[in-house]
Amino acid sequence: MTVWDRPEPPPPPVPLDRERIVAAAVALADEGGLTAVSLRKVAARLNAGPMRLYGHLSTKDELFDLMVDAVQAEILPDTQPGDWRETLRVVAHRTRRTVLRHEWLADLLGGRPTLGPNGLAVTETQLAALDGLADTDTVLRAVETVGAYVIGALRREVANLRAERATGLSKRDWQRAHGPHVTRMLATGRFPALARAVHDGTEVDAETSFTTGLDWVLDAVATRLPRPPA
Amino acid sequence: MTVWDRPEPPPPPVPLDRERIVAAAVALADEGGLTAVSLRKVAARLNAGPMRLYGHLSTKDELFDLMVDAVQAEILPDTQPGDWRETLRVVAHRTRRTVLRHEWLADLLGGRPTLGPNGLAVTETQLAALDGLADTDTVLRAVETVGAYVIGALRREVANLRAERATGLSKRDWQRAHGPHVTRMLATGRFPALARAVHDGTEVDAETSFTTGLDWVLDAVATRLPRPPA
DNA sequence: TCGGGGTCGATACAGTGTATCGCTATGAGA
DNA sequence: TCTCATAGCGATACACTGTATCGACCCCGA
Repeated sequence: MTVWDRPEPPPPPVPLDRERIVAAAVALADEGGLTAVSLRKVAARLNAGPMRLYGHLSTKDELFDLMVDAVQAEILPDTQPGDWRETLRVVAHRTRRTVLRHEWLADLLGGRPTLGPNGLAVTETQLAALDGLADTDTVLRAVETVGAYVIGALRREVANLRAERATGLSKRDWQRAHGPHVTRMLATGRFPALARAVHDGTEVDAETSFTTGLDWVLDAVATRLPRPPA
Repeated sequence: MTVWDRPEPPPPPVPLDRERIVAAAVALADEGGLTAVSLRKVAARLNAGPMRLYGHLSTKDELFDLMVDAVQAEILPDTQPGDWRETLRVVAHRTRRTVLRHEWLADLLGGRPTLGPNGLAVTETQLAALDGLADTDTVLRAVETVGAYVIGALRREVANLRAERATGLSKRDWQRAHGPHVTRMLATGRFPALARAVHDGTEVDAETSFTTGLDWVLDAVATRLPRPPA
């Protein structure tokens, strides 16, 4: 073997730490979705063999947890907003922006308890905003309810986004979009209310839809706060 | 080779159809979760090779869609309940029971648009219940909002259920349950409202929590219906 | 300089979804 | 009834997954 056919020396291995691993995983997921995240590919990005990761993680699910917590940092508001309602609204909208930036987050949100530092910080922000406005149990219920709505709404939004993308830029044409299947279904007459809704419904953009539902839920919360802020 | 060591003849292959395939997949998922569903195992249950399934499915995701639609049949109420509120409540509770019977459903719900016959039937039921009580857009918004809450709440409920199961029957001891990690976090003093909430909060069972939040959301919907039923 | 201990990561394994394509079994034509 | 073409089925193969194992290497103490 001469110098000429000696293979390129491998790049010097990067010293690993959780932060770097998670950053690489997030980058991969942003580019190709959750399924593009494999321990081999993450390790390859760091010029390492797969097993090196196991010094810092014990399982792939743990990596997912760390990824979720990492991007949850983007949810925390930079400045404390005004009243409780504004706080919950801002957190919800920042959650939405984060999910749209990292679509894979929709697949993970709500799938496991979020106990990382950033996840706890988000919860802390919400609880602090409602602190003193009602008894602890009501406050907890409020945060849970709003959180449930946000997760469900964002999952649906991303699901629709992907479906539209997959069937080729189809916006409101539900029917044509998802192939003749749905059209045929609606034509059977077994779903009259649904058919009418599809026919009469206005096309509303996802953000408005999200905001409207959120306001409804926030109204519901407001009703349960016995001590409105002065 | 003699007759004695001739291997057992394979059982006669079952004639396949979608229904049988989906039933086998659902059974596997009920027993071992979504990860226990592999095309090979599903096929094995039907005494078939893996590729036989591809005559009836084109991809594994399609199988998941069919599984979701299959169990959604359990959500449809047997008898039409009274007013719109009762209808939405019943559908929500039946959804919850279905998710608890098939925990894997929590992983799939909201992940893709539900366009199967049963999924459409569920939507139809909800829309029909609200038909005429408000303009189409408001009705759609109402169904979406309630649906988002239900999906989010059930995902969290199942996530907590699994976490409790994994850390060994730990109920409300969040802190001890998830190891010293959360305890340490709370002890840092960075999450005062959260610490207080964990300390003061009453233990409420999941069903009550679900029902309470649901009632809040239904109240919010009621506010937007201009024409209350006579 | 030698020996021992501890860690790191290459190799190996059991399993995945699915593309490919040789075989078989059927049906038509003579 | 015999022959041949064809169409579809499913065994085999492939690329890839997460992770257990364990041999090799390196560093430190003697």
